[in-house]
Amino acid sequence: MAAMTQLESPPAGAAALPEGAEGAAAAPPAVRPGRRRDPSRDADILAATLDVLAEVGYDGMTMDMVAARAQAGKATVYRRWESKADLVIDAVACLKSPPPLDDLPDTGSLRGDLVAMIRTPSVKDAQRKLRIMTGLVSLIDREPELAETTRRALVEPRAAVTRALLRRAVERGEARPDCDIETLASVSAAMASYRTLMLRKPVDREFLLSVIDGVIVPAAVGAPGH
Amino acid sequence: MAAMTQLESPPAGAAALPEGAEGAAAAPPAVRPGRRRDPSRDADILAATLDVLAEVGYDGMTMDMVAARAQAGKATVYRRWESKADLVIDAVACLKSPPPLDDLPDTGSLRGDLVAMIRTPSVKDAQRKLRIMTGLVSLIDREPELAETTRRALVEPRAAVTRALLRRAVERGEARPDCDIETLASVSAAMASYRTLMLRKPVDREFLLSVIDGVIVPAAVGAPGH
Amino acid sequence: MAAMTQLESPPAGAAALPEGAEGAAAAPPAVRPGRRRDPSRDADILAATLDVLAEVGYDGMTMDMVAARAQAGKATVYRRWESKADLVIDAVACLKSPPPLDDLPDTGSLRGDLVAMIRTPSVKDAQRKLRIMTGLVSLIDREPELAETTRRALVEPRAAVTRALLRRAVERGEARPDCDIETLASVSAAMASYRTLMLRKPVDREFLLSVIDGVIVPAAVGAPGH
Amino acid sequence: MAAMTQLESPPAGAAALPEGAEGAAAAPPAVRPGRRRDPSRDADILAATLDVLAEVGYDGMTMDMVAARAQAGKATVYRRWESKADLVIDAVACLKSPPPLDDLPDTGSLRGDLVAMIRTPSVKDAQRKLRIMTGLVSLIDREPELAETTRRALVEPRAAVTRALLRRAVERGEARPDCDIETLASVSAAMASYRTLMLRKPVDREFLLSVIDGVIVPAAVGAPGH
DNA sequence: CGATAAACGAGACGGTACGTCGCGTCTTCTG
DNA sequence: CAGAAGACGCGACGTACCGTCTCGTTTATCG
Repeated sequence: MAAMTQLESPPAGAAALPEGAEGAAAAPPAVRPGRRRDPSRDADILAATLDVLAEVGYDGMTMDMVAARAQAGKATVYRRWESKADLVIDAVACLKSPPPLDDLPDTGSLRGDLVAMIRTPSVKDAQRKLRIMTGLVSLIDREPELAETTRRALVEPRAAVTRALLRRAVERGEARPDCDIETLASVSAAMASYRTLMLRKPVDREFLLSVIDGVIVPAAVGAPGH
Repeated sequence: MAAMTQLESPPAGAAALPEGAEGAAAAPPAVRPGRRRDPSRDADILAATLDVLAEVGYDGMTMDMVAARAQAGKATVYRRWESKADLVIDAVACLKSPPPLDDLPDTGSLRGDLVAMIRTPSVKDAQRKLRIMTGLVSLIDREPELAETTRRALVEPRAAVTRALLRRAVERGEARPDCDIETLASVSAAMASYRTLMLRKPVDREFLLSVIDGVIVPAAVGAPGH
Repeated sequence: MAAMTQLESPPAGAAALPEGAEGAAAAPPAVRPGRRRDPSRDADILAATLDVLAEVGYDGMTMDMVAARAQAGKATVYRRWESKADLVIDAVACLKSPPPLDDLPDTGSLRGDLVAMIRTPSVKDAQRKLRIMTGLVSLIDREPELAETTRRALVEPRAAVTRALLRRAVERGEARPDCDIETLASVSAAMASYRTLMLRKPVDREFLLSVIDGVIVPAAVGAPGH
Repeated sequence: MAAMTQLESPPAGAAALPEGAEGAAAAPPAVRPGRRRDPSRDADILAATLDVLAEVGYDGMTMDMVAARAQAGKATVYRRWESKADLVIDAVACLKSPPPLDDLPDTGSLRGDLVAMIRTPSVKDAQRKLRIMTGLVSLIDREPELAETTRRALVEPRAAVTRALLRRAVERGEARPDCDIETLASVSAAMASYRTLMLRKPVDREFLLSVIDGVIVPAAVGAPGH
């Protein structure tokens, strides 16, 4: 729940109506009458969704469960999201980890930079996220949008950082100038998701170090990572 | 459908479970009276399962759909598999590509060996498999067994080959003696599944080459792959 | 709508209940601050209620429909009536036909008197009322109060007149002195409602004449009505 | 429940499909494959419906309640009846009282015949029926079919008997030859339903006697009933 | 060769979640 | 404050799917 407080304006969600032509020049900014949607309900519902998701997984999760836990009516949920899948997609988008610091501390070596990227969140939090993500894999097939959302929210930020670090290493003369930055940048994410889904093992520091030292650094630099 | 002909005796599946009392030394060979199970139904049902799976994905697939397409009754299906998940797991196990040739042609270089591993099945067949695999991801969370099955059937064989090739390259003096064979061997599978699930792009020859040339070979050999 | 013009101050309805504290002798005449209730809304809402009721029946009728048709907010409706049932009860009470003339023209015979009671409103109006009344039957079970209201508003006045006419006929020597005035007075209402609800036929002049001539007059007088 | 045992073949219900053209001369009697509908479920569900209806009325009744009490799934209910209304209509049709004996005992007088018609079922049973009927009035408006069903099942049989008795009285010379048999035959039903719905009083022996002695007999015979 | 018993196609059954809709309340903004 | 607009909590509706069961039929083995 606490993890939710940071999202004041959650992903637009299903709010985007297919209204089509906005119409005459009249009064687009004319304040719409009626009670406004309570934005706090969005956050409550999303938080409840993540809670339930972490507890029973996607298939075990019931819309009534979510509504009940959020102290909301089902109609309130469905007013915001068209379906269970939509709701979960948005909820996951809220898991967005705080973006990797843009001020990348230059440790002087590619390995040092990459290791510095490894954040060790609270174990409990990490397990929760993992539980959610695996429980949510069910959806990736049905909702292509989810793959995109997840990628953008969870994967791309870190990949972007890796790309930057690799570029810096090349400029620094540490990495080979012809190294395939694009491919290498996605190795971490690929290995992590593979480990999570197929191997069902935690993506811990040790594992990430073995990816850095066994794959990325040697591939980029041409020498063992350690 | 044609892909099915090879499996005359599909994985035993859950059919063995509900036997009940089997023990009494009395008459195991005593042929039970009554009609015998028609073995051809297994193959038909599995084929129908794969077809439906490829068309509508795991969650869109209905047991009635499968039964209808296989011209079978639901009881006939449930007599052989305990649940939808069980059925799908077995069906997927039938996708097992013929194991990578054990006689690994030694091309003289790690890159050559790895490239030789790339088989190019018909595009249509590959897309079908891809569709099935993504549609099946829904299950990985619910059925840990499936992850294991899939890994063993589809992933491990190729990983084992890669391991062997890497070892050979080390012995040959081409690859660094300290290279992390274990981790590198799983890179292909990880990158492929990531591309399939998250990026929803085909795992084509070009992509596999970029993994070989951009990651594995440079990481192992310490020099660009090409 | 036109039928509505006569009711400027409709039955107080349940509006009196939710007032809360009213008591304190302090300042009953002290004009409360704030905007005064717009009395014209009452009539509009009641009219809309009858319209909708006539079109779709009680169960088909929605509070939103009523509010929308009356160009009113739901709160405005609920500020005046506690519930859908309350609203409908009041609306129906407005259908009250002007009470049968108290100056009963003495035609000289029971039959003449009874026939004189038959008013023939416009056919369209009668059908509308009929539609409303049947649509309102849904409520009789849930709201015992409604039965009473309806009886008092629509039935009793005519029954009272019939009673009076019967008494006059007895005094006049036309009717048997021992005739069961009480029971006979309710025959008309019973036959009319039965015809409306169960037979779904209009209560037209012909039907009323057959009740007068086939039942009431012969039962009271001991001779055929005509 | 016990009241249900007599109905082996309940009203056809929703079983009547709109199949249209039956098709080629082929095999109309060809046995339809698949499990047959369990007829006992019909009876169980109808009985449960009447029970619930008697306890909480039409609006209080829930399809889940009915299904649960009948130990049935909702699908089983909806396979047989299209809607809650349909179900209730059929259930009510099962209340059909055992048809008035066709061998009408000729008591020698119209009054005697009519009084002999009054059956006094167990008080509890009568109250149950009354509760059901009033709870069901909600439907008469929405489902014109219900009015017809009710009339045929509950009203018409008795009316037919009354008609016959009146005819006999005319033949016997007891009743006036020009009495309006048709109208008089519906007086009982009309008075009873009016008393039930509007007056909410029980249709007991005393009441029925007052109808016979105060209305029917005097109207038909031209003399007080007693 | 007839009896027996299991497997089969078809589909009804009990259960449970889904997504919709209505009621009566609450909240926002305007007069 | 009243009024229009509409979001909210609640709960019933009718649908769809799962996994089981029951039909009547077909197919094998046994007596």
